Amino acid sequence: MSYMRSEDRQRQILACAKRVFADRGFHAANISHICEAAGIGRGTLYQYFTNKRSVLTAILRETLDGVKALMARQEAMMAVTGFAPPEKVTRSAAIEFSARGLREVLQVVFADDDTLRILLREAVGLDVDVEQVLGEIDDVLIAIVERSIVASQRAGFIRELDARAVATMVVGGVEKLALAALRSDEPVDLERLAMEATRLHAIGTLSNRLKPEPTTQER
Amino acid sequence: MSYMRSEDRQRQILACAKRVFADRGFHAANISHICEAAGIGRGTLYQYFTNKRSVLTAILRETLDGVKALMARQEAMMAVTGFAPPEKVTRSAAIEFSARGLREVLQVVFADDDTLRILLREAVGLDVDVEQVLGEIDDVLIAIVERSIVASQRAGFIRELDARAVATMVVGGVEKLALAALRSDEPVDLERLAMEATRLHAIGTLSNRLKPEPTTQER
Amino acid sequence: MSYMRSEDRQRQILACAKRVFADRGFHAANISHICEAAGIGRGTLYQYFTNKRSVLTAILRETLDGVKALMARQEAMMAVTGFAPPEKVTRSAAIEFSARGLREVLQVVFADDDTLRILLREAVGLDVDVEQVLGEIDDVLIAIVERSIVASQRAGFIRELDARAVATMVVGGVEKLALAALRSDEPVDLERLAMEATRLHAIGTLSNRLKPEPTTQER
Amino acid sequence: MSYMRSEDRQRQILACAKRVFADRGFHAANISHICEAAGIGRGTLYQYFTNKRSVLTAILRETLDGVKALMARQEAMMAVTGFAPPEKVTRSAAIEFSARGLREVLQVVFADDDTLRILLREAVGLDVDVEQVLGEIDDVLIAIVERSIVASQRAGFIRELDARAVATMVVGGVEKLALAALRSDEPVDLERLAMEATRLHAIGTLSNRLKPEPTTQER
DNA sequence: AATGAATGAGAGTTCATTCAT
DNA sequence: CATGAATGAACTCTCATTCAT
Repeated sequence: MSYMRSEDRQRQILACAKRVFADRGFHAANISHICEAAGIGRGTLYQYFTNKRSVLTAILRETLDGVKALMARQEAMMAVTGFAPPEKVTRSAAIEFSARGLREVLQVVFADDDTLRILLREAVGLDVDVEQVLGEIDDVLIAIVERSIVASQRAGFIRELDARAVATMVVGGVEKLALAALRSDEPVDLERLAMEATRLHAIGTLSNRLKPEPTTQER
Repeated sequence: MSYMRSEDRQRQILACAKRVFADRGFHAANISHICEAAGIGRGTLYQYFTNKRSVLTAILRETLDGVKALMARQEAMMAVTGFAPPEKVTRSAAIEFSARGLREVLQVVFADDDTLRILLREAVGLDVDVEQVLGEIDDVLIAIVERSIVASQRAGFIRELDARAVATMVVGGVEKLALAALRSDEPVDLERLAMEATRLHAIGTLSNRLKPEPTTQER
Repeated sequence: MSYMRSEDRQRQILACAKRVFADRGFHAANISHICEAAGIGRGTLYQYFTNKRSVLTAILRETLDGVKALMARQEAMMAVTGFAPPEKVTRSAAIEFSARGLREVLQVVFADDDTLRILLREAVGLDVDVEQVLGEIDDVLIAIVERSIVASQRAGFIRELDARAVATMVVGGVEKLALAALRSDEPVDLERLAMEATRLHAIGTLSNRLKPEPTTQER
Repeated sequence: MSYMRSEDRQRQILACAKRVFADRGFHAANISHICEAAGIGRGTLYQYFTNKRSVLTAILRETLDGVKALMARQEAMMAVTGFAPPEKVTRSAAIEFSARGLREVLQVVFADDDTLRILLREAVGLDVDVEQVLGEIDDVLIAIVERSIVASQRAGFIRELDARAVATMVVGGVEKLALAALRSDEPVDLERLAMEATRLHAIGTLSNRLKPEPTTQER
């Protein structure tokens, strides 16, 4: 039996639980597994969390807090920074800029493989409560991308489009790539992921050799 | 007690199970729930399925069979159809063509809201076996999109890119949009989904007003 | 594993549970104890009862049903039987008549020592639900005695008094005697109990030698 | 953290525990509940009591001490007081005298609604140890009433009867009335309770109009 | 003396699965 | 083939009690 400051113990349990959930999955993971990993008695966990589920939601809420904080940070940044007029900016510069923003987001949500696995796999389809936190995270993620799109739109970098839908697709696409990486057990390279996704969504897939539209070039 | 031809009974159970799984989620759904819905005794189910899980995998495998069949069908089609040279094809025509292909895929995977919910929510993070079927479905889906991209590439419609990665993102983006629709309880409009996604991925988000690259326009 | 008709099994479990609860007390008694006594698996019990507590309330409700039935039976009897005028009836005859009525009641509530012990000891102070059934039993018991008192009053056998309060005291007195017998492990002799109680409550304790009241003899 | 003289602390804990036990019942009441009510840490309680149960028995023992003291007091009184010859005493005077005695008893046992509730509800059917204290209290209570009956008998006020049994019934009847009052949430009026019970047990229920016994009037 | 973090035995309960009918 | 009674492993969670601080 070792004593620990209440806050530290809570953090420690969360850290262990995260690893256990990621390794075994939420259902296969026992309270015992978590407690063994944390080196505490089974009862001790219940002094810090009311539920097995509440352990998971606490983990998720950490991520939620992270993305919320990022959003606030970016908001503060945007207030000061202006955009250069689009005529002065090359496409690749614009893409790089966007990719950097996306990478920042990914670094928060997919801080580590465990978080990633929990967010995209173990916490899915569990429960209304969990689903709600997951939904909130998604909302914030999409909102971040969306706001970045809207800002670029205002600056003239980006054509007119349904920013929300595009943001959703961007997030979904990135998640799927991450999941694929996860499945093949190769480490997830967030840098490359962000760049890849941004480039696709920025310039699209069509070749320039296609016959241009007779009327307008933009949507 | 009503007798039924073995195959019909199996199909009937699957149909009921699908609804039950979609409504309550895999874990919250009991064998009893399914059997009640199917109007059979609890023991009867075990004459058609070895497991609770095997009921789910049977449902998933139906979808897997569907997409595999689609893939074969498209393969057959492609063998005969040729592509017109890109100089003769407008961008919007190309997009429409792609969207039609994507829609066909979606009509199979997201045949109904129940299937969609099970694929994207209830079957996620359950189990190695289930995960494997899910993975296979994903693989086929991505392969279909990928092959379509590669074909277009060969025909010169599409610029050079990592077809596999792009296909993955396309699938992920569409799924995320579908999930969003699911969450907001509005019916999923596959037609619009396919079009929306295809356009984004085809022409990208950047505005034409951006300063063109000094050297090459394509990557 | 032995199969049994649903109803029989329920009855059997109840019988075993009654013995177990009486022997060990509600809290000390495990579900396992009951199931072992009944020779069934722990899960089987839960096909017949939703709760450990519901097993107890089922036992209590049996008694409640018993006393309710008795009450109905007596009501039917009373409708036909008339009372002789009090001048023709000796005190001891009246007492014997009353005692017979009380004994009938006791034979239902205290059918056996187990029931008695559960009613007066193990089910006390458990829970709002249990307390409610216990309260209902008490109400019926008291109502039976009260109605008998009121009837005798109308016939002129019994002086004017607060019938409800007296009935309550009669029931309480009898219960205490039964409890005392229970505690000393001697078998409870309901016949004697009823007679003893009735005589006390009928003629009171005071000696005839007491100086009579100057005014009225009756209250 | 506040320091307190050992004895005071113990008394304070007991007072709080009594309220908590009465409010929530012995099982529903946690050590935490008691400690919160007493404004102490959970560990502190264990420096004054060895057990959760021992807290309860301490409460009960307070009552036991009370009734024992009363018994001793009455014993002392009786040694000096004599009884007037019955021919000089009216029935109502005798009743009033008895009622006064009973009231004194009740004032000790049912000092407050909490004690009453604990004695008659929460402490019942708990445990051999608790049951024993409860039994002792009962014994003393009954003994007090019994002795009063025997004394009155000797003085000729009371007819020949099984004093012990009658005393038991008196106590039981009074308790039942008190319980009924408790259940209906009306305050327990000990004065009225004692009078009501004494009158019933003194003069009985039978009407004078009943035909007198042919032989002896007394049993 | 006072605390509250730590404990772990043990409880009730669920439910996929089996099997006698 | 169909049934549903029977099962028991395995789970989460409670809470009186201990003990390092």
